[in-house]
Order: sequence, then C-alpha cells, then structure tokens
Amino acid sequence: MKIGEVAELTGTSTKTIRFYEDSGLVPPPARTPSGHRVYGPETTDRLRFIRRCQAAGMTLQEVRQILTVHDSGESPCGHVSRVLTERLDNVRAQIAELVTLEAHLESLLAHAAQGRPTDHDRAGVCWILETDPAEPTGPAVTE
Amino acid sequence: MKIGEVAELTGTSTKTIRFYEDSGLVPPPARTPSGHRVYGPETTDRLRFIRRCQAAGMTLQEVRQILTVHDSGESPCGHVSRVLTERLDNVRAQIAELVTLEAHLESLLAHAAQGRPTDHDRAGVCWILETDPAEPTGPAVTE
DNA sequence: CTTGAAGTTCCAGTGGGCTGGAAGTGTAAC
DNA sequence: GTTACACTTCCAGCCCACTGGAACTTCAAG
Repeated sequence: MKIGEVAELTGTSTKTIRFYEDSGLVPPPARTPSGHRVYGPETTDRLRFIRRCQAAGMTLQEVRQILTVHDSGESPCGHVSRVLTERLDNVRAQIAELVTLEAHLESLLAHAAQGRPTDHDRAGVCWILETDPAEPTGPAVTE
Repeated sequence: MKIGEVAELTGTSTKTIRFYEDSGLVPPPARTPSGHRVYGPETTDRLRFIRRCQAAGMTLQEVRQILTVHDSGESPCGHVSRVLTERLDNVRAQIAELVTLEAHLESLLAHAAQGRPTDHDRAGVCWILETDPAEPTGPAVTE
C-alpha cells in the first residue's frame, strides 16, 4: 500500500501523513528500493484512530501520548479515559465561557437596538461598546 | 502622555501598543524631538474600545474595520451592530458544536465505563474509540 | 554626574495543524 | 518510448495576537 492509497482510504492528505510521521504519530514505514513508503493495513486503522481522536477534540500531543502507550504494548484504555475526561472538562469550561460571551453580546445588541442618539456625542468611538468589559459578566475571552 | 502612562491607564503593555500601531489600530502619535511617542487623551479611549471589542470576541481585523469607519468620520454603530451580530452567530454555532462534542465525549466515556474486555482483541488501538466519528452526531471539530 | 528606569528599533519566536512549492525521481498505462 | 501522474525531500508560510530579547538612547531624580 502506498501513501496515496492510504490517503484515499482514510481521507487524509499525503502531506498530512508525512507530517504525522515526522510528528511521531505514525511509525516510519518500510520503503521500496526506490524510497517510496509502503504501508501495512494497520496504518489505515491508526490514521482513522487519529481522526476519531481529533473529532473528539484532542490535540495531536494527546493522541501521541495514547499511541505511545499503545505501542509500548499496554492497553491504552485507562489513559484514553483519562484524556477523554480532561477533554470533557475543557469542553464544558469552553461552553460556559461562550455562553457568558453570548449573553454579553446579546445585551450589547439589545442596547444597540434601543438606539440612543444622544449618547453619540459623548462617545469615543461607538456608544454601543461604551461600557467597561471588566464589569458586565466578564467574558474572559483572552483566557 | 508617554507610552508607559497610556499602558498603565489602559492595562495594555507598551509592546502591545506599539504592535497596535504597526497593525494600524492606533494612529502613529506625535513624537518628542528625541523620538518618544506622545499621545493625546483620545488614545486611551481608543485602546479601551479595542479592549471592549476583544472582550466581545472580535478579531483585531474586525476592530480595525470599525475603527477605519470611525476615522473616516462616519458613525460606525451600524457596522458595529453587524459585526456583533455575526459574532453572536459564530458564538452560537461554536456552542452548538461544543455541545455536540460534549455529548460525544460523554457517550464515549459511558461506553468506557461499561468495560467490554472482549472488544479489546479486535480493536486496532483502543476499543473506546472504535466508532467512526462521521456517523455519531458528527462533532465536526475541524470546522 | 551618575544611575536606573523607560523609551527606541528591529527581528524572531510562540502554538497547532497543517499546506504550498520547488526540484528531482519512480511508475503505470498506452 | 512517452506521457502523466505519484512519489521523494526539505524548507517556508499561514493564522492570531502578542511577547521576548538585543542593542541602543533619553529622561528624571538625587
């Protein structure tokens, strides 16, 4: 199996596969005498696994950790559970932050919809945003 | 007013202020004969406005657009409302995506908690993640 | 006059996950 | 044999919002 086929089968570009190899996510495959990469069928499983991890929002580093555990012969499931739990926490925190931001934006727009032309004169740039971000349900986007 | 004072007053580092100048967010100020930047009081308003935009989750590019409109003499409020609305849409979409991801992670962990050792043998890397991400309530993190 | 903080410029790096391009070699179909 | 495409390596860039550091000058206080 050559890199192009693997790419086709997994929906990953050849560029990305080589990048994954450089990043230690996919082991360096055998080569033909002329240097072309030759993959066994397990590679497609591995790439699909990586894609699933990505879909679960993991970083490549987290995926690499799991794969390293796997490659050492141990079952990575405990580790996978831990990583998933951490991810879940992150996702929930992100949701909470975004919901706060949503509320902030909604209140700004409600404010804008009221249209207060008199405020215009005193405003520096735009009266819609003339309230301090530190006080109203602080969105904390800068993390 | 020198850059350090402006930094102090607005909670922005001098580095960032110079960066904003290079990025066209803050106009190049007057200089002392020796080259030190001298700002008028409107600069602090402008920086605070930028911070508020940031707090609303806007990119610097969006902020720059608004400020350009403002600097051309027009009232940017309509534009601001539009940008805010777009942002709100994005935020809602992001929340929806994250909620989907949350559900996905939860189901994976519920699956993991059940512990199905028999699945282990057939699994490529880890049975917890042996379902295709394309089908179950597609998380679409890669956007 | 000296010291030390604060100013200046410019360049490079961060992190994440690729993607593009150049320049060359191999391979499969006709 | 020729064409067309796949493959190889390596290096660079992208996006975003800064941040760090070097090397230098200027300012304010004592």
